[in-house]
Amino acid sequence: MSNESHRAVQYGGGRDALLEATIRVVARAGLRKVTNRAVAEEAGVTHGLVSHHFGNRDNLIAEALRYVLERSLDRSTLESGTGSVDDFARTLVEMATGDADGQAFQYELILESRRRPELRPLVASLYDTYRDATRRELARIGLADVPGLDHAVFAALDGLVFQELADPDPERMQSALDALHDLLRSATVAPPPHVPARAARS
Amino acid sequence: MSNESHRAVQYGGGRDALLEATIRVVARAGLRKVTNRAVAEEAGVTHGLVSHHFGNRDNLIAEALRYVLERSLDRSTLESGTGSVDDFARTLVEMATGDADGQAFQYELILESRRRPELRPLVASLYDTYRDATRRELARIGLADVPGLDHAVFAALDGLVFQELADPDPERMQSALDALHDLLRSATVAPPPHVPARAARS
DNA sequence: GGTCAAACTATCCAGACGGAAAGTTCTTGG
DNA sequence: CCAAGAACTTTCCGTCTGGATAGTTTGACC
Repeated sequence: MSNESHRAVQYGGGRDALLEATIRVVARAGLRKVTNRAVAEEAGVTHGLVSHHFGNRDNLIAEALRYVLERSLDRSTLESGTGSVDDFARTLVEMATGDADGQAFQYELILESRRRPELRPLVASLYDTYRDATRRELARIGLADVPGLDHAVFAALDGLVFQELADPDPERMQSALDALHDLLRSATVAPPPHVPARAARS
Repeated sequence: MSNESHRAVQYGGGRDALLEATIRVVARAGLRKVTNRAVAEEAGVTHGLVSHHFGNRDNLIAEALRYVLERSLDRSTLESGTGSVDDFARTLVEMATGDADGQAFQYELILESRRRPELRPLVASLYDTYRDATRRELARIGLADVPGLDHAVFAALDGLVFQELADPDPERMQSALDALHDLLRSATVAPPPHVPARAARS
């Protein structure tokens, strides 16, 4: 149609536009500002489309989280694949600084999952994605079998990303990553004392 | 007055009641549910009292964060003081599991500070409290001078507390703390390679 | 060109909201 | 006992909300 160039959203693209708009509104203004009208305006449609596609506001938010999960599985953003702790740390920094909205959205929804059980499987899946990537990187640097290490390292990275969102300080983040890197390097040459004998031999 | 036993809040105690109610409502239902009426009901007063004491909703929330900070400075909950990594980890676990509402409230407000600059000094102060406590514990176990280590360790603890709130799994938390403990013990006997020569000598 | 279903818009309404202002109650001090 | 100020309640109102429903537009298919 000749007025197509005036339309903010291509016909039939309203649903995805609403999901992407939801992510931006959450990141920018928090869950409180996620109203049917605010999201519709951000998406360039009218607020009736929310009811049409999602039924209600809660479903919209849950679908937006699912949408983010699908996109993150496609991208494997956490994993550099080179076996280098430096590269791993660098992809992390890039993730935190390059997609602050996406990260902020995830943290808001993680907290929201405490009060909305239907979000918990999605949050668990999100965390599994990150923990699996952490495990694979640890395996590449020779630390596959240390119990709990994957959880400790992922928690450190998660904590750094969260703090960088809240109170950005790239130097602090870099020095923390350097220290973590050094701890892990120490651990590859002198494994922690309670590694099982079998693992120590191999 | 003979009807005093019927009053939920002692006369003159409305302000503190509203602040404590705000913390509970944030933790339980998120910032979206923090309305003048919801908080007043939780506090056992009427919603006009919010305007009277705080002027507006934003001030109420900021004052609630300040209130939490004052209470946490009084309690130094993160620090065991024994120099034992085990004790440090244990006080952390207790903090995360024993005051889930307080922790949840802090994380919600940390994210909110991204969009409300007036909260940032309060959040920075909160983080300083935690980082100082982490630094002192690291000093007690002989790791005072490793650059960035305090940030890495605090981030790991912060990440663990956050994940425990969102998706409680005490075994995972314990194994992560054990692994972190082992990494730090390794570091006390074989300091990381890039420690400055001066520090290595001393 | 017509039909039909999908996608979307416009309208409506009951209820909740923030906060201001007037009024009431309680406590303290003289 | 009274006055005054602090603390609190009640009332009001414009605005915003969620979501339902009727109506319109678009695109695919025959």
